[in-house]
Amino acid sequence: MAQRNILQFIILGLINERPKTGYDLTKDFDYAIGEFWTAQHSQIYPQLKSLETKGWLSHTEEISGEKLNRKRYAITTTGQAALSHWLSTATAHPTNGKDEFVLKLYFLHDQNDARLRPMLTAQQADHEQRRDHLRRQLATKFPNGSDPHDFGHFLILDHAVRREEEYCQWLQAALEQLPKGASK
Amino acid sequence: MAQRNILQFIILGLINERPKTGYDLTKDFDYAIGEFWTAQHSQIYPQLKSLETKGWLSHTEEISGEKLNRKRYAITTTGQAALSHWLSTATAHPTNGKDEFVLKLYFLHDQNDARLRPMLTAQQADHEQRRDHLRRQLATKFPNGSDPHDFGHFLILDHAVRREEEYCQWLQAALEQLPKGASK
DNA sequence: TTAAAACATGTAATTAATTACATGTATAAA
DNA sequence: TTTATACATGTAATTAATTACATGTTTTAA
Repeated sequence: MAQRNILQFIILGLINERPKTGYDLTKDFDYAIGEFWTAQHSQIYPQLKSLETKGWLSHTEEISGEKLNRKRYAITTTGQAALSHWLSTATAHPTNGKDEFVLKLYFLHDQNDARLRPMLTAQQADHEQRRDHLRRQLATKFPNGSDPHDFGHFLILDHAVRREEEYCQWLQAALEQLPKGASK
Repeated sequence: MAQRNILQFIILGLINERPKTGYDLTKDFDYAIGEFWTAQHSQIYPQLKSLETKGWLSHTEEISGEKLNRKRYAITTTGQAALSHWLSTATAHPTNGKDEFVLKLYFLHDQNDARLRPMLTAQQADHEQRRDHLRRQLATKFPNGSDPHDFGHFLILDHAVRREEEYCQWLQAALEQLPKGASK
């Protein structure tokens, strides 16, 4: 097995909140969730079918407007049991964490390499923008700090902000260690 | 294309340091590099072949002991050009960052959920151990702070330490926000 | 009214990555 | 001396994930 099909449980968890369409799920991955897991609709629709075959989901058809047919999936009791089991299973340390930029830096062994500064400043702009965006999201969604009834959402956003803050601080520290003068 | 075959450039970068065998490369991914990219030998050996076909690598055979044949790959000038081009190409924001644990937390919407505390403390133990291990590595490898001739290595380790520190701080903050008493 | 954007759902082709299969040799410690 | 560990290199099977292909409807704003 190349992995344990975590996506199915994420879909289960998202539908457990309330019945959803494939399109709804696709949007969920563009949102808070997307900071820690992504999936395209081409992965989602087949997965929904397979989850229904397993009996973990069931769907009802809705018509919107004249003819647009939409499938809304709901979790079954067996599905809830499967979700609950996944949630209470020990989670391995994240193995992923692939970051192309960090690898590029690694190969620039020399502190005097002329490419170092522009690379770092470009990434800094990107990550600072991301950080500010996430901060605004957190402040908008949770103006009074954590919400006891949407704690998971708060945690995920808080973590995303902290992660970007760390990234920015690290880039800043790296830039400060660069030799002052020109990069020969 | 499912991705841009970043692995080939990482292998190129690693071999650019000095000629290496497939086994050497496999070990590299267990080390500092492994915090930000992983690859198994089953991915590495085919990639070495394909890089040689491209003319970016060439190998010489070595005999160790009686008959053990080992292939040591070296980078060619075209390979160095390709590596250099990759290094100076703008890097997209990391899209990955998949973390199963964070998703599990997300689905535990309620701050009073009994599963929250044991999950967080288990992860805390894991990440604190990892953090301490990385701190020791950094202190051993770079006892006087950053080394100007191995700056990339310093940066990657420093980043790994900071990332784990952030993770631990986030987990700690989450635990502190949990209701004091029993989790009904 | 018309055009763009969002809603909506699928499949096909390709690549990336993991796990398992497969087979040895060299060295160091017990 | 024997046994465990590290060294060493591959392939096969499977799964995960991305990109591209494919087609349409509904709603909103210009």
